[in-house]
Amino acid sequence: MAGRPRTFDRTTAVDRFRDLFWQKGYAGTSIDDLQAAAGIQRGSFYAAFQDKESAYLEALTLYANEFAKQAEQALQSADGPRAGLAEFLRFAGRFLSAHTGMGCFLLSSIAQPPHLNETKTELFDRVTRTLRDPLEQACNDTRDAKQLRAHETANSLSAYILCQVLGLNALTRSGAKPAEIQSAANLAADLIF
Amino acid sequence: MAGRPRTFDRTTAVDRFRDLFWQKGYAGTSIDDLQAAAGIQRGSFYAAFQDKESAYLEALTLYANEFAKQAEQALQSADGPRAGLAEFLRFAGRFLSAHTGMGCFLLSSIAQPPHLNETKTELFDRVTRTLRDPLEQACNDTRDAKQLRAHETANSLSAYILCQVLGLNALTRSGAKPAEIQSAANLAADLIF
DNA sequence: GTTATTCTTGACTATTCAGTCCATAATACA
DNA sequence: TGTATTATGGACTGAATAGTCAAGAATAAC
Repeated sequence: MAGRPRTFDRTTAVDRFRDLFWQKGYAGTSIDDLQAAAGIQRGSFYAAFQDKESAYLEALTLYANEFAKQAEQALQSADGPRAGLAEFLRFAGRFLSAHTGMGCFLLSSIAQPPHLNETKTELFDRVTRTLRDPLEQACNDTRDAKQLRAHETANSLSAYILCQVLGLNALTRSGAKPAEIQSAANLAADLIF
Repeated sequence: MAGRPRTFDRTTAVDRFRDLFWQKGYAGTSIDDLQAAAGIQRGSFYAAFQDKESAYLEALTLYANEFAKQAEQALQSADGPRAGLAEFLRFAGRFLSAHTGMGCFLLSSIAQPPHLNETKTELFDRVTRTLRDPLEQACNDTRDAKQLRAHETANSLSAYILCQVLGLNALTRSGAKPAEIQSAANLAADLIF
């Protein structure tokens, strides 16, 4: 312990990485892009972040934790688990219509997982589970609270809800207007509740 | 009139291109991949297909026409426009659960449009409209047939349906099991009809 | 100060990519 | 048979890529 101190702030650098990976995806973002955004040079990047995959996973993990926290709040903000799912869809509509063109970094990553080294795929799966787990939990709770409808199971409902937000995210990234995103999300929420 | 004849079949080559772009996306497919799949060399590829973008658009156009034809059949196979939308969702569920991991080439292209030369983006948009147009038409028909429900408009319904299939496609590509895809699609169909 | 330690800079490597070019081969037509 | 025409093979270019490396700069501990 000693040595020359960093001339850049590591956490703000990760925030910049997040924005780049969010907008342009994993493959579409180059090390040069990351360097330029953080204002650092080649060696400093690799010394501080190991490699591109690690920088990506670090940025995604931070984002996922933050996003999942908001998602869980929405899930629990309503009266009962089924209403929570509807509230989650409304939250997704608000969130996505506020990020026109960009969508959600986590949902986009789930929809198009980057090709990572085998040693990192497990970590990637764990990150995506920060959203999928509370969603599945809410569907199980819906079942336990006897709020499933005809033909529904906890699994099919869970797949359906994930399908909704992945669809809303794709809609957003394909250039849909905020009003369209909102209305599709609200319609989805109305239909399940 | 004259000249050495082709040693490969152009249309089967385009079919191979389609399979590659379908599986690996536009950016993820290299000219080397295309050559190897079609069994041709550099010069032959560029002589026959102009460039990578043109090969992609040619393959996508063929696929889109075929897919849209099936989609329109589903839309019109039922009793009334709203039932047609439900039938379309069921068709999407069958189609996607039969293409685990790959999803639909057209839906994937809509969800992540490749970065094309400006002169080609209009053609790309036209191709995606082969699916979006009949979908919007069916939603307008639903409105005209007085089959909209509370809070629905032709536009919000249209955005919602497109959202469904984009979501199902993303679910498929992120590794969901056929049963999950089917059940999510059927649930979506049940909910709107 | 001196030294060990850590960070910074930027040149460097190796690989992959889309696209070009040209000499050669195979055909139709006269 | 000769000529115009088109296809083929494969080397080549130039740009972009992820990652390495070594020499030098800035600090803490002694």
